[in-house]
Amino acid sequence: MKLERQKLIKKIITDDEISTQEMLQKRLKIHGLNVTQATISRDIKEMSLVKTLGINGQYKYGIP
Amino acid sequence: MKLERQKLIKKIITDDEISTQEMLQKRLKIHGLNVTQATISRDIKEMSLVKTLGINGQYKYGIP
DNA sequence: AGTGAATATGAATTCAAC
DNA sequence: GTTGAATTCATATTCACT
Repeated sequence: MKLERQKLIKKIITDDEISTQEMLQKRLKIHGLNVTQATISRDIKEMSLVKTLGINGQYKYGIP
Repeated sequence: MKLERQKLIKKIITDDEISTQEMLQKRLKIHGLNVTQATISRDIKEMSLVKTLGINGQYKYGIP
């Protein structure tokens, strides 16, 4: 279900430094959610997430 | 000069809906600044700009 | 330090299917 | 309306040069 997945995505990117959609995909898989990068891209757009800079100067997904 | 360019970038993305670095590159060129996409990518990172969603639901660069 | 050219990587979209 | 596979497109990085 989409809503569940998006909630999980929000939690994952809050807890950890996720720098790519591929990383996010792997994390979701651990939680039993098998989706493709395309779906994650759509989720990110729908949730208005952004790729920002972490403290370390690396890119990471975040909530604006 | 880098600072000048970055100032102009900030102005451009504030005034208009810029959705890609290529668009930004063209705009800079109009102002006489000839730089490559690589440089713009570095500027964006350095300035911590983000790709967000505009009102229309399209992606656009913005200041966080 | 700053940049360009080229490349590798990442991400958005298309198209079809359900 | 939602998704995956494949593709196109956009962007981050590498390497060389200055």
